[in-house]
Amino acid sequence: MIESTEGNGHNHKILRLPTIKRLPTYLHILKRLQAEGEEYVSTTALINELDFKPILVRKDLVLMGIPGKPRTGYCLKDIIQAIEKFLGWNNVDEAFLIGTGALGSALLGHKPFEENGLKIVAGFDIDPERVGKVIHGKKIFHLSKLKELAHRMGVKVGIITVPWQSAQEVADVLIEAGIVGIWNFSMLKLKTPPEVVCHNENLSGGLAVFSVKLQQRRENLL
Amino acid sequence: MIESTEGNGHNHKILRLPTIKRLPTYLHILKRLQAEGEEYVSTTALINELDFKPILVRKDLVLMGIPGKPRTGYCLKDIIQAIEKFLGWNNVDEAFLIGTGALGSALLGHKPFEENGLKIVAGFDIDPERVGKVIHGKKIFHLSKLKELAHRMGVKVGIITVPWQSAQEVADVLIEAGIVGIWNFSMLKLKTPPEVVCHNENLSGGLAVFSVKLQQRRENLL
DNA sequence: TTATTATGGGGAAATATTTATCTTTTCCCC
DNA sequence: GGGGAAAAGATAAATATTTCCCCATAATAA
Repeated sequence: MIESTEGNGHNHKILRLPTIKRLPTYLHILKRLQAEGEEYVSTTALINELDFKPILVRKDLVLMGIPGKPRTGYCLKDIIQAIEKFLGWNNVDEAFLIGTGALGSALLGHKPFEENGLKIVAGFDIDPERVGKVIHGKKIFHLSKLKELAHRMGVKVGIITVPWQSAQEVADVLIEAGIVGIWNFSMLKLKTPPEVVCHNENLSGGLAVFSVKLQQRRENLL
Repeated sequence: MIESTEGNGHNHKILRLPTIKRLPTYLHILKRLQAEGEEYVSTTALINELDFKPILVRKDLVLMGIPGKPRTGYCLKDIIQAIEKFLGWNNVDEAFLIGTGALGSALLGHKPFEENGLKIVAGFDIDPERVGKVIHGKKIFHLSKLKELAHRMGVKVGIITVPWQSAQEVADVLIEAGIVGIWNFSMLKLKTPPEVVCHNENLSGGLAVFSVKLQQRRENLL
C-alpha cells in the first residue's frame, strides 16, 4: 500500500499503515537506549519496553532495510537514522495551524512536533480576541492573511484545529493558498483536490476504545 | 475480541477494535442529521460524509443490534442511543488529569470529552507555578493531594499527560489511590496490575502517517 | 577449535478485517 | 393490488496483518 522507494538503496519493501504507526514508538525507545550509551539493541531487549510481540518488532525493523547481526542485534545509530529517514523526520516541514482553541494552542506548544520534522511557524484564527496574541512563542494572525504569508514564507503544510462547522471553509483557504498537505483534526471529512494530501486525525476513536475497556472492566467485576 | 454482552437484549455480537474507533465518527454525523430534523438515515446517505465503503458502515451498524428498514434506513434516535449505550457515553465517568503542560491544558478544556462520558473534574501537577491555578474552569492541585481527593470524590479514572520520564511515577500514585482506569498519553508503557484498565494513546502515530504521506506526495511529483 | 545459544531472516500458516455477492424485505408508483 | 427499486441482512470471498516455524549466522564459552 505504501511503498518505500529506497532505503539502503536497493530494497523495495512494502510498509503498511500499522507498521508506520508503530515506528515512532520504536524510535522513542531506541533514542532512549542510545542516550543511555548503548550501541546495539536486540528485538528481545526492545520488547521489554513494549506491548507488541517480538516477531512483530523484527518484521517491522526488517522493512527499514538495516541488517541486524545475530547474537548482537541492530546498530542503534543505523536503525535510528533509517527510521527517521523513512518518516522524513530528518528534514523539517514548516506548517501553519488554523484554530487556536484548546486543542490548537496545545499543538502550538507541542515539542515533539518540532523534534519530528514538523515546525509550526504561525497560528491563524478569526476571533479578534486571539488575533495578534502570541501562544507558545508563535504569533497568531487573522485567517485573511494566510494566503499572502504562505506564499511569502513558502509554507506548504496546514493543520486544521477549528470546529467542524468551519473546517471546510478553512480547507478551501488553504487550498487556495497553494498548500500541499493538510492535517485535519476536525470531525469533518474535507473535500480536497487529489493533489493535496489530506490526513484525518480521529481523536475520539481513542476515547471510544478507552470507554469500552472501562465498561467491560466494570461488567467483569459483577 | 471485545464482546457486547447486551444490545437489544439477546444478541452477543463481537465488536472489534477498528469498528469501535469508527463509531464516534458515525455518531457525530448521525447527531448532525438529527439536528437537521431527519428521522431516518440510510448507509448510502451516511457514506456521503465518510471515507469508508458503504458495506463497512452497514456491517458496523448491524453490530449495534438495531434493525434497519429496507428502503428507509435506520431510525436515527434508536441508532444514536444504541451507539452511545455501547460506548458507555450515556453515563458520565469523572476523571483526574495529571500533567498540565500544553497537552494536558488542552484536554482540560476539550469539550467533546464531557459530551462523551468523560468529565475531568480536577488537574494535578507538581510545578508550584501551576498548582493552585484554574485552567479551563478546573482547579489544579498538587499531586500529593490526589489520593485523598480520589477517595473523597470517588474518582476512578486518571488521564496521564506528563512527560515519559515521570509517567510511571504518576501511574503508581494513581494505582495507590485506587484508580480503576488509566488513559496514558505519555510515550512510556506503564507497568500496571491486571485489574487496572490501561489504554495507551499514540499521538505520534498520526504524525508518522502524515509525514509519510507528505513525503510520497513529494516523490510522486518528481 | 568446536559446541552452544541468542539472535536475525525468510517464507508459510493463522487470524483479523474488509469487500463482494446474493437474497430478502418494504416502500413507492403505477 | 402488482412490479420495480432501494435498502438491509446473510453468507462467502478477498485482502491485510499478525504469528509461527525453521534455518543461517555470529558471538560466547568450553
